[in-house]
Amino acid sequence: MGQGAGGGPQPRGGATLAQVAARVGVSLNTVSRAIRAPHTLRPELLGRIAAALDELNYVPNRIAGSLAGTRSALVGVVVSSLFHSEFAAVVEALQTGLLARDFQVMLGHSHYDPAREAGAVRALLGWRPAAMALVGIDHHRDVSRMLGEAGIPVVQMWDVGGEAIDSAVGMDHVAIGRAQAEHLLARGYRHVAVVGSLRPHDARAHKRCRGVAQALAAAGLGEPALATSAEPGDPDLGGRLVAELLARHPEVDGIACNSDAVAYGVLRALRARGRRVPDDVGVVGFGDAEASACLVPALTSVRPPRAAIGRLTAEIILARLEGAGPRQLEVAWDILVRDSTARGSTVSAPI
Amino acid sequence: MGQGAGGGPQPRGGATLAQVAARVGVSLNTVSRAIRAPHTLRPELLGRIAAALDELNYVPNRIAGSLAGTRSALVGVVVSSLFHSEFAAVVEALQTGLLARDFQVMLGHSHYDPAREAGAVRALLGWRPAAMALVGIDHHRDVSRMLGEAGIPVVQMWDVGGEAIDSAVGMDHVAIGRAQAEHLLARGYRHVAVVGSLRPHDARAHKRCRGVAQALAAAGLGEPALATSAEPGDPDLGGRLVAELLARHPEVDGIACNSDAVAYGVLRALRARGRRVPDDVGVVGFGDAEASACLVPALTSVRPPRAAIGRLTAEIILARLEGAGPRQLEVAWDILVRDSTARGSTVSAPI
DNA sequence: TTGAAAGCGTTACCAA
DNA sequence: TTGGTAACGCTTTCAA
Repeated sequence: MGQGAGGGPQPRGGATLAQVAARVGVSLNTVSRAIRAPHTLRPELLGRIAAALDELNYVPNRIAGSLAGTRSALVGVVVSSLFHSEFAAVVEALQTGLLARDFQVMLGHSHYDPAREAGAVRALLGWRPAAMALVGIDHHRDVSRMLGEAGIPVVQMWDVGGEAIDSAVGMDHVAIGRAQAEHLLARGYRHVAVVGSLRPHDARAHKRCRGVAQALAAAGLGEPALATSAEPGDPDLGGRLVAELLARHPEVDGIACNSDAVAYGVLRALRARGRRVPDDVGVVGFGDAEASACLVPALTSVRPPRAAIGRLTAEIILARLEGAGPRQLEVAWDILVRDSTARGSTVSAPI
Repeated sequence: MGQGAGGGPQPRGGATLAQVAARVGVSLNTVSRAIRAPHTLRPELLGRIAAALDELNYVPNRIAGSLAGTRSALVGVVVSSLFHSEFAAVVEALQTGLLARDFQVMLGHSHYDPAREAGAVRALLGWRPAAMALVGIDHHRDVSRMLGEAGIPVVQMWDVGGEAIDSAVGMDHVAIGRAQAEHLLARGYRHVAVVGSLRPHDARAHKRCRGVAQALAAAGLGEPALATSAEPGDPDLGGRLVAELLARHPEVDGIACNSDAVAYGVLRALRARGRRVPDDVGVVGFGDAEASACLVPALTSVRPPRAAIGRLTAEIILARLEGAGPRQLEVAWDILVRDSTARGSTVSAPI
């Protein structure tokens, strides 16, 4: 039940290498080597040291280790947001890859705001990470400068196509937008609109939007109708935007959404207005969220290879730390076609 | 484009306090005080130091600071999983509260496995955090021992009712399970079952399960039918479990799910089998995920106060660090009633 | 195979 | 109001 009211607990912070050494009767760095290079000790001594380490519950102080060593065992990661879990799977895969080599991930959030991103980068840099990973390829110039000056490997994730600071692993978001529109056109929808959250500095979302426009132009159609907002993309936003959209453009029969969460609200609002999906209107999302296959109708969506991006980022960081050169990778994605764009035919998601 | 192929980048790691001091022509710790206690310097000197700090792009080395200082500016946080985003909002709120006081959050994952949780706690403790927060109230004895010996504030989140190591902020999961069942019974469902992921060491899930049984017993009904699995809770699992459940217990007309993701699959599978929700079967979820209000029928679910739990955890940690005593808080939750349990009447979620 | 000693970049304390 | 100096707990030479 804690240490009673009043004074907070006294950090005791465990045994030190010196205490273990004293206990065994050897020098401090013999113990250090027992941990980092056991084979350089005679087995007998090693055994005694191991016993002492265990008895005293020794936990190496990574802070001291980082300060003394050539580099820290930290990797800084900046994502736009964990909350809407767009990047949770990326971070999880990245962390798994790094943890296997004993690197700890430190997370920062940009909240889709360049100034806050710069703040997060600065804060993370204070911990002298061995490398950094961040979402996006276009950054505030302070961010690029700080990262460049830090002289550590930097991997930009999720997007490609801009000027990479060092390395990059991501998708071509313009191509994704094109594919969303082309899919709708191929299914016979003609009046395509873009609906969703479009924050000023979310370059990926803007690129997807541009991709949609490109595909329409290529098909000899006009500009897409737009219903966007700088608010966070959630179902309620989707509902409000589509209501506004249909008021202005009743002819719209194909909707490319900027996220699945928005698409959920779009489907609900269309249903409430008596517009049938996919017969009257086709809807395609982005992100392939967990619920998308369970909606009615099931939502067609673009599936980003989240785990692969996280895994590759970890690989590049580790390789880079071993002296390999920077890399820029584009990863493939696909469209999961489900009922929300199944006009004419019936595409059923597996039960 | 990085530093060319071959050698990795050379960590340069920014200017040091000593370099800034040399530049200004003052001693190292005058600069240190310029940062931590500006009012103890004469304004003129302060100005010159500020200029040098800025020119050299000085970023304080938190590693060195933590080693030298009385305590580190880190808080370790262990969650079961970020992936299914159950805890993403909790972590986000916690981080926001801590960041305001310049504490950095370090994340670890237990993957619902006591051994991995112990590993995560040990790894985090290596960074000598000023405090720790973790999900759950029942832990591997190694975890309790390590945490106890660390002598730092510890907040256990999400659950209450066990023996807290220090402080706790959570919900009564037995009561939640009871409420799920009571809600179903109140709506006229009589044959209540529990469906979902039930990992051996997910104490919260087991408690909710027990709560359901308690409510049935109190109503003079028998044990709930169970369809559970140790696999992660996702829609596919829900679909498989409900198929199996209905084969064994065709009389079931009320289903309490252990998570909303599982409930999505349950709804889909019921629909595929021609069972109407809510007319034939009532379904209640847990977690109130983003899509739940957009399903057809919209899913009734228990909504945990995620942001409040994160915020309160931050508050307790900060207070504890200032010398306040440990606290154990139970937070309130509620049931969002939607269409999936609206038998007889029509409850509509707002569009 | 082991030990001694010099940092790493701060903070904290005491003296000036 | 400022400066000197000793930690902090480890890693990394270099010497024995």
